[in-house]
Amino acid sequence: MSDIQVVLAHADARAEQTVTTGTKAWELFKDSPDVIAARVVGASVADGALKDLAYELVDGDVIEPVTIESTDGRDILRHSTAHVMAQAVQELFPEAKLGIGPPIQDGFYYDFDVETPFVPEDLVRIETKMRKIIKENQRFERRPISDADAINELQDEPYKIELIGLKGGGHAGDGDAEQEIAEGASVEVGAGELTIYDNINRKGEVAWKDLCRGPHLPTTKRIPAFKLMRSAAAYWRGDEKNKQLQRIYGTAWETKEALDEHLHRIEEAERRDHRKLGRDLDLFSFPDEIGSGLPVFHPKGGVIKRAMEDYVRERHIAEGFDYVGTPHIAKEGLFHTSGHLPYYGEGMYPALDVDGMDYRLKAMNCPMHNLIYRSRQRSYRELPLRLFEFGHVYRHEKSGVIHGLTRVRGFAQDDSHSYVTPEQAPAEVEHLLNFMISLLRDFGIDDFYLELSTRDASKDKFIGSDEDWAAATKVLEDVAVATGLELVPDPGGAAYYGPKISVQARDAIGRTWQMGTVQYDFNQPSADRFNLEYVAADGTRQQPVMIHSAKFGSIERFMGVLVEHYAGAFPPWLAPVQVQGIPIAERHNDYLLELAQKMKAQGLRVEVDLSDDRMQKKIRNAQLQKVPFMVIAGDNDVEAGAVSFRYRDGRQDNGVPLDEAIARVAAAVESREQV
RNA sequence: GCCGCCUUAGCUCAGUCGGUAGAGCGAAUCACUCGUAAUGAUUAGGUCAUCGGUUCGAUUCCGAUAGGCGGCUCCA
Repeated sequence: MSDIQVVLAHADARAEQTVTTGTKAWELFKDSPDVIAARVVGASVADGALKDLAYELVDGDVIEPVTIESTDGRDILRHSTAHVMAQAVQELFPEAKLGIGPPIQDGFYYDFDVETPFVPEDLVRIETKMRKIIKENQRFERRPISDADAINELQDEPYKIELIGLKGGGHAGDGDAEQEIAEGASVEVGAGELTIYDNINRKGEVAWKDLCRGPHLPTTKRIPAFKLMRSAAAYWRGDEKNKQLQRIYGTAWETKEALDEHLHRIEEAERRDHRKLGRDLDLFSFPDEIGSGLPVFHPKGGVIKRAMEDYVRERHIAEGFDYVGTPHIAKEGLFHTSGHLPYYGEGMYPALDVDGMDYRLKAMNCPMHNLIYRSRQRSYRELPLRLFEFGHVYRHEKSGVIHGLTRVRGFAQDDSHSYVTPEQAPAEVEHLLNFMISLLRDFGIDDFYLELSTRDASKDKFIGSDEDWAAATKVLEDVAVATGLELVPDPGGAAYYGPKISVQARDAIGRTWQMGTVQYDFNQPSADRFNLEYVAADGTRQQPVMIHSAKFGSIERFMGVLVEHYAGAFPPWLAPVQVQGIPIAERHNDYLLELAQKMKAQGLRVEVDLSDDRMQKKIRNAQLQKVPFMVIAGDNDVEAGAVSFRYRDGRQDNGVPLDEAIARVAAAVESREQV
């Protein structure tokens, strides 16, 4: 037995230590109960690799404790909890085959192939079984294994064997094996050597085992708090051609309190849900009689929608766009020319037979705009030519994806198409992207990132040559990178006609939605499609590039995200009712009605509560409606020629002279500030 | 589209082990005229989503359809 040198890194401090060979990581941390794993940043292993606490130190290791409440620590906790869940499931349902079980944002899941899908009562039983396993304090024990031995040992787990095969890249012609593995599967097999984790019970027997890269908690008892959330089906390896497995979602936290806080955050988020607020605030609804995914806007929602549209229209015109208008349906041939029917056909509503001719509802506005472009000969002097409208499109979305305003079947795009020379394209992309981002900021949306959707060469849903795609992608990527915003790649996510940059915004519960897009299209203008041309300076006919861009993406979706962003408490310029007049007694009604008239004359949206409720109740109602300004008038105010302000946060400002009250509201609306 | 769950008054939800239903909020009416988040009383609201089956009888059990919710796949 000899000595080895390791460095114990802790926060900023680094301490060199001499230990004997065979020393385990946990022995360095035995005084820190929160430590559940080790991060090794030494020369001998990959940078930042996470190890079990039972990891045997080697000479030169730089080792750092990983605590349970850190990001890595929580992932390890959740991954281990997923294992416990899988063990419980297999004990209760011995025929269940294991899929994958990775940690995810705020929790984990595990997929199982079972005959009958899980029902809520099953989750209760599984939870109970999990508590029992946790109590038993089973030890997670790592065991390296060769591919051949693993395949032999896991004969009863076909999905695990499939993963081992993928890892080995054994499928000729499958392309990059790593890419083929579904998201999350790397947690099971990773790269390099395979390992199995055995769960050892008190008697020293293997109670359960799973193919897994780890690391894991030392024992099951180190799981402080968990909860199973829901079950759902999920396609094996994320491909709808594969079998559906039954997925159980759960969450796990370092303390009971952290779990409770998490559950509380979910409840809070549900209160912001635009579907609920849309009903509570009387903004919009989805009448069954109209059809799934087809919203109607009530007067108050209509105000918000119009405020959004007015502002966006104004900004587009200021940015050099020409406002145009196009119909909702067209003869089918148009969408053959554009490529929509062959490449996007399943997203379109079936044809309407009109006098023996097939018409289609449009799913995109570009073909119509192309016809406007083509309506006469264009000169290079006209370019960039920017056509813009609120184009209503209809998409036959699969029934299971409809979701409030954020995923509908009929919606308005604030859609534009810029026709430019190839040389002008980069500057126009930049112009559009910056314009889009500035609009988002004007609406107070700041939690978003960019996504670059590209073609997937292995799929045939794309038109055009590789070279053109590469060039177009480069233009978009350069501009996107220049914004300095987070940019996430999305291979295979492009439209059939060209790559796209999109803005991804989050909703109340963290789901992301695609908002605005900028798409570079060299296909639709081509000779075999719309054959768009312009006359260049030298008199030759050239083909323009068209750049599609929807700034909000869809008015409907954007409103849904806005509602959640503000939790219904809109800034005054967007608020359906900007001012709620509250008379203290009936004799103050006329005083406030007169003020309301003056405010309305200035274009403000004001209502006076003439009900015979008590003023406390009127305040409560206005508060629940999240009206930004309440102006209250009683005897004192009438006498002073003033009103009393109350804001949404309960702040009040009494004795404000009438003219100042009007000016104050008008200024807040004008500046588009939040109050 | 796929898997699971759900659908009772305008909203949120009870309830009926098969004998046609209740509450709170909201609405209407009356009284009260009130100073910063709920005044009191009275009344009216339901073919228990729709259609079919089983049954003496279905809101309840079964099936189909529609719509919703949570995921998966897809997407603005």
